[in-house]
Amino acid sequence: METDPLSAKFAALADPTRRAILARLCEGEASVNDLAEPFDMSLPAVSKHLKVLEKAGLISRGREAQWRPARLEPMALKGVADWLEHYRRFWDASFDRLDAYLKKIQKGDPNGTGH
Amino acid sequence: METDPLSAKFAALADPTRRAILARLCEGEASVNDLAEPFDMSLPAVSKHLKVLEKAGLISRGREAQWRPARLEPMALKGVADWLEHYRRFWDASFDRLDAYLKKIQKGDPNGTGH
DNA sequence: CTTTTATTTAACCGGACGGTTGACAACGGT
DNA sequence: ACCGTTGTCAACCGTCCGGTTAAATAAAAG
Repeated sequence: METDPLSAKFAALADPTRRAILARLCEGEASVNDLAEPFDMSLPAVSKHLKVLEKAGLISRGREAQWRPARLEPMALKGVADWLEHYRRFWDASFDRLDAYLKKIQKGDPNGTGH
Repeated sequence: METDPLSAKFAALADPTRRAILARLCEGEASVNDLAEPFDMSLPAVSKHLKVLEKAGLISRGREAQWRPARLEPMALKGVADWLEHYRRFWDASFDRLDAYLKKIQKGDPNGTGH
C-alpha cells in the first residue's frame, strides 16, 4: 500500500466497473446488491471495488441494518480536477492552434502554409 | 491489453513517476536521459514509463539522431478533464453546502442547526 | 571500423490486481 | 429460535505492473 492519495484516486478511476459504479451513485445512495446488478460479476468482486473506491476517498459508506449503502464523495473528484487544471493551458493552446488551422484551410489555404 | 482509452489514461496517471514526467514535459521536449535524471531508477524503467504514457496517448515521441525526445500530447488530458466535468455539479454542490455552513457558524450559530 | 552515446528489448522477480468460490457475520421477519 | 437477506472475509488463481540486470540496436563521432 502506502500510496499517495492522488495515485489512489487515479488508480481507482482506471477501471470501467468502478467508473460505472460512480456514475450509478450520481443518482443517489445504493446498496451493494443494487450496484452489482448491472455487472456479470460476483458480489465479493463488487465489494472489493467499493473498498478500492472508499480507500481512495471517492465514496463513503453508511450502515442501515444489514445494508451498507455507498454514496458519492464528490470533493475527492475535485482533487483530481484540480490536478488536471494545471494542464488546461496546454490543451487550450492545442485547441487554438487546431482552430486557427481549420480557419486557414477554410479560407482557401489547404496546405496551411500561410504563404 | 484491450483496455479502453480512458482506463489507459487513468492508469497511466496513477503513478507519481509518470505524473512527474508529465510535469517535466510541460517545460518542453526532453530525452529519456533528461527525464530519468531526477529519479533513482534505471533507464529501462523510465523507458517503460514512457511507453505506458505513449500508449495512453498522453505523450508522443520523435526521432532526432539517436535521441527519441518525448513531448506532451495535451488533448489526451483534455479527454480526462471532459470525463471529470460530468461530476463538477456534485462537488460544486458540496462546496456550496460547506460554504453555507461556514457562513452560518460565523453568524453565531456554532451548532449549525439554523434554529 | 571501432567506440561512444542513447535507448530499447528480453528475461526475470516479487507484489498488487481483478476475479472466483466457500465459509462466516449481522440483522430483520416470522 | 430459525430462516432468508445482505454483505464481508479468506484463500486461491492467473495476469499485469514496476522494477532489476544483461544484452541488443541505432546512430554519431573518432
